[in-house]
Amino acid sequence: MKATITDVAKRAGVSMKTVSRVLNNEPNVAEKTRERVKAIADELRYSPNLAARGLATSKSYLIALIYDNPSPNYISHIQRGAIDACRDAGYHLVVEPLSFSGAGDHDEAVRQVRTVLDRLPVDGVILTPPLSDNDAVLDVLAELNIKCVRVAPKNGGKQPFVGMDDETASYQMTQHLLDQGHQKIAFVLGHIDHAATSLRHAGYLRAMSEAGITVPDNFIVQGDFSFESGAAAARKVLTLPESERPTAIFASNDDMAAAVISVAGQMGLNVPDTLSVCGFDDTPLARVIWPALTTVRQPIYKMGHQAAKELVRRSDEKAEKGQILDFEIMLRDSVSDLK
Amino acid sequence: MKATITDVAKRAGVSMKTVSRVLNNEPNVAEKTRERVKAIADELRYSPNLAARGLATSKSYLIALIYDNPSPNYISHIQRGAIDACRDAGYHLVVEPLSFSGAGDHDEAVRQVRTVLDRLPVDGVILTPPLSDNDAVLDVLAELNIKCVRVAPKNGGKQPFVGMDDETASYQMTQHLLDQGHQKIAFVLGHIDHAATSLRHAGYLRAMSEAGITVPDNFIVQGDFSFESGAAAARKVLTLPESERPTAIFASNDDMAAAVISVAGQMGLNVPDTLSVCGFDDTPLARVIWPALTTVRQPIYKMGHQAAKELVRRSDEKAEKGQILDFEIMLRDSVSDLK
DNA sequence: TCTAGTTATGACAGCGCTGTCAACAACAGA
DNA sequence: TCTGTTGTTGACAGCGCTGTCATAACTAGA
Repeated sequence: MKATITDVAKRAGVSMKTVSRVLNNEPNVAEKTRERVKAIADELRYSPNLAARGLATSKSYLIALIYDNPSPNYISHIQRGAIDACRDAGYHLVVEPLSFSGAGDHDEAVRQVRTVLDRLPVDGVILTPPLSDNDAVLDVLAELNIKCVRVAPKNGGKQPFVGMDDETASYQMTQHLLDQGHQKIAFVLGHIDHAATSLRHAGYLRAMSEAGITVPDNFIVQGDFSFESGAAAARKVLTLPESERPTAIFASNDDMAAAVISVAGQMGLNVPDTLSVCGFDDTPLARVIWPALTTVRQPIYKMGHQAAKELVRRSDEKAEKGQILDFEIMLRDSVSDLK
Repeated sequence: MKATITDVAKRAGVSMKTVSRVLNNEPNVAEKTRERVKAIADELRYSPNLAARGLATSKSYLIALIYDNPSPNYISHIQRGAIDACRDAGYHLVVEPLSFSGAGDHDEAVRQVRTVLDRLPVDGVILTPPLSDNDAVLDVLAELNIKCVRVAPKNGGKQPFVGMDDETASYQMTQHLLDQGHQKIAFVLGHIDHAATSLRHAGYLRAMSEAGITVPDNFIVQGDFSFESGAAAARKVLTLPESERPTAIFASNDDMAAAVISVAGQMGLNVPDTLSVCGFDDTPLARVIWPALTTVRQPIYKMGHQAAKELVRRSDEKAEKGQILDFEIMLRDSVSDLK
């Protein structure tokens, strides 16, 4: 049978409470006692019953990752980072995707978040985009008094967050294209609900404007982060008369960039010789398509890790208000040097 | 403050126990009482405290998904299916990847599984390949008396499982290639630790042998499911003298198939005109590369769903011993008709 | 009407742990 | 020696729920 705290206490000849103190690293236990108890706990392979502990402390040692973002790659990296951080602190991660509610349906999102949290009293919540900018959900969390960390939110707010500087990343990537001699650079926008969309757009515009280039309207095409939307955008831009056609297309994420490459292939345009393409995210896809995609590596794992770390932080450690993590420009084969 | 069972009981003028009976759908409650209690519970937005309930019943209402398979796509579909099944039954899913232990390191796997389950007394465990064939881990689970469902295991065993018929799928895909007039079909093997690897291999061989074709040794190349291994395999096969070169390559998964297409592209071989390629899994990748990949769609979501469903099954519902789910051959653009 | 059998309900203990608070030991300084 | 202070320990209640078992309220049949 599984050992309880009583077993350890008896064996060590102390009270349950003393054992409890040792296990929770509380002060005021004689060093000798502490060691003896520890040794016996190990020997008995004792580990506390989370339910009992939870009942007594009204903590659950559970963190929830709540999302409605369908990108498995993004989620799985966040998740992995979060789990690793949880594990270090004796926490566990429960994963709670919201069932599809037409994007932007705030009421439905709130209802679902409520249901989940009513049932499972987690100690903290990680919110990924676009949920991290859903004020209604944030209000519910505040009301239920549940700590939360937002991943890549649009704006600060009171809660802690982790993110990266999308604007600068996009700026630098555009700059790279300019450095290679490209001037006619089209841009495929992401999903309007995502904070990153406008930031990436802004970075691109800033680089172009600093280079003194006026971007024609038809060089900026709406997408929604999906492969299909990228393909549609590519068709729109690549069917322009040859003289007006861009020499490079910067897509707001890798899926759309892959679509651009695919469409270019179908149209007989060689990438990167005739058309350069770059993306954003550095999904596994980026290395797997041909030519391999020049893109921005987001610190997704690290965002998940830091988010969870903040949530499981013991109160004596210092809080992080907001963290901007580093990105990296991954130079691969999909961009040619025009010079 | 959050309502407790006592609040509901007082309000309804009954004992806690009666409320408890209603909430757990136990018999022997007058219909009138049952309805009144239900109404009041709703009104108070009451939901039971999982920790307390867990302490009293020694159940946790938690299911763990344990894996050491690094394929995010596979896991995310399993996960999604499992979560949906859990939610229907008031359960939650906690995700527990094993930290990298050189493949096949059974001791380390056992140690980690033990640690996880000592801390978190889950009610059931879902095991994905290759963990689903790790006898040492299965023994631990049996010893701890934790129910488990294995996903796509190699062989039956005593535990319930969900899976698909990899051999037949591979057979049918090979058959398709043969139907298109291909004779020189090479095959890229998967990771040796995975049960699917030998099954897919077997299906391929069966189709070839039934077609009366002798497969030359150098047409069967070892891979490990990774893109890189697929690329290496492709290089090996495609650098054969032209007369000995295959007209089609069947890779054991999509990543390796994508690698084959990529290498072919680099070598100036047109897919599908000069070389046909097909994969296995139908990852998102398959639709996103160009040409779109002909592949086998695995019922991954459904496997996760059924696995969890079996674990959260109330004891009065009938048990499923083992389930073989349907696959689907996805015909796309990477295979050409030679006739 | 009474009895036996059945259904409905509640009192209470206890799941394994931690918070509170009181008790006790050790030791310093007066 | 006594008092005060600090450090160490344990007794006990109680977190919110369910299992057990006793009891109360019915029902049907004689």
